[in-house]
Amino acid sequence: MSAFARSPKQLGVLIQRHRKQRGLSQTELAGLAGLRQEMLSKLESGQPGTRLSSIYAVLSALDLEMTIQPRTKSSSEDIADLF
Amino acid sequence: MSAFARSPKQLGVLIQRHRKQRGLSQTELAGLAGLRQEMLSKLESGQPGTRLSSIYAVLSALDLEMTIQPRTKSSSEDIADLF
DNA sequence: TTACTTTATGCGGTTTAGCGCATAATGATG
DNA sequence: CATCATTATGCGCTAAACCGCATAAAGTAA
Repeated sequence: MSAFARSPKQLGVLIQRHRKQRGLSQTELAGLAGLRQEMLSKLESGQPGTRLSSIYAVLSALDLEMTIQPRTKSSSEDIADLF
Repeated sequence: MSAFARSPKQLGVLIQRHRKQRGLSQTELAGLAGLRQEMLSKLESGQPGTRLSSIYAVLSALDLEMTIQPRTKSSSEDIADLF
């Protein structure tokens, strides 16, 4: 159920995935998060400079949450997440 | 083992906790992450504008990683994390 | 207390996110 | 093909992160 976001790129892909699962366009999600469509486009493509507040705005709009933990080698979850 | 970071504040506290567990000063960790001590101070205090790249720099310097998942009600993990 | 380390705060200057708007790809559908 | 929705890119602008340095504040130990 949880997916690693080890880079801005991966985080962007995850957000995009969850957005599409909800059938939202970038414009719609941006509206919910108080951002703009252009921003979401950059965020999903892995813009490293995106501000933490923007990340959280999108996460809460998608009902997602973030956890922090010690880096793992490569769990089964990890491998499964590649597909 | 994993801890929720539902806000910039919580994320800052978590980073601070892991930094101290490693016996690092803000200056030392900042050096490892390619940032400055002043930045870490603000990051740990929950500055919402901190950039994603800075977050990742600190996480990797502390050998931490981030995961994203659907928001949970309040799991046992969640409660345990409060202490 | 003093002396030292660590953390927080401030200022000027540079860089860049984000806004707002426009528009150019890209994609899907008929 | 044409049409429409969606996503990506660009420009000018403002606000703020971040730098670099300094220093104040807070903590620790003698």
